[in-house]
Amino acid sequence: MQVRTPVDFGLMIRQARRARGMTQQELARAAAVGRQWIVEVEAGKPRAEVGRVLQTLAALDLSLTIRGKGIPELRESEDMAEVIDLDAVLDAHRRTPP
Amino acid sequence: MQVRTPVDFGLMIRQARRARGMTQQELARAAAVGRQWIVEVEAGKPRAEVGRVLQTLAALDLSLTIRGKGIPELRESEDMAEVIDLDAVLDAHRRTPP
DNA sequence: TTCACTTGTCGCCGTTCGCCGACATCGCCC
DNA sequence: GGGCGATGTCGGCGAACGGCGACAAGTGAA
Repeated sequence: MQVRTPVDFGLMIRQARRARGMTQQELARAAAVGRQWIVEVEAGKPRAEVGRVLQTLAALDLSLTIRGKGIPELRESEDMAEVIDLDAVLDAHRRTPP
Repeated sequence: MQVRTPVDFGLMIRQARRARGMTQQELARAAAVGRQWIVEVEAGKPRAEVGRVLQTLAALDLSLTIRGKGIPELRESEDMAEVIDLDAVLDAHRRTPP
């Protein structure tokens, strides 16, 4: 999804956190920030620090992509690692008859 | 390109700014921030405010996308507006025989 | 109901922000 | 050489940050 304002960050963080069944406290520990900070960021705080926001996105396993004229599509080795969807693999395994 | 740390933001902002032939001062005015702030952000300042970073990306016409489990691919009306590449249109026009 | 949990909101406090003016380096052109 | 613009760094300033503890409101299960 497109991120244009801090509110978008808040919505996505909250949505991803809930999709993972995490509480604000758990996410705060995982991202090494305070719980109140999570509260404010999910509300769209515009003056939150970028570093902590990126930490939080990483803790939620969310990826951020920047695009536009003058920006290369890929950084070297960015497409190297094969992405493995563990959930899908395990799900397929469970459906395998013994 | 993937953005994982504030340094990535700095690199992309600098790259896009130079690709547009803008000076730090011009970008600062366009993004409504101070010139020193541009200097620090391009150097990868981790505690810069997200709001200003987004303003700067907008001033450079860069788009930010967030992806991951639990995040919808599109927001309603996000794919409504047709994107027109003026450069490409004008380039094609110039190549048109009279 | 009572209890546990989650979320949001206070105040306090040391640290850091971002803007400003000024200055020092650069590289480049005349 | 001298001038000029772009970039980076310094100190000073008011304002806001983010962590902490504490509390209230809301929810759901026992």
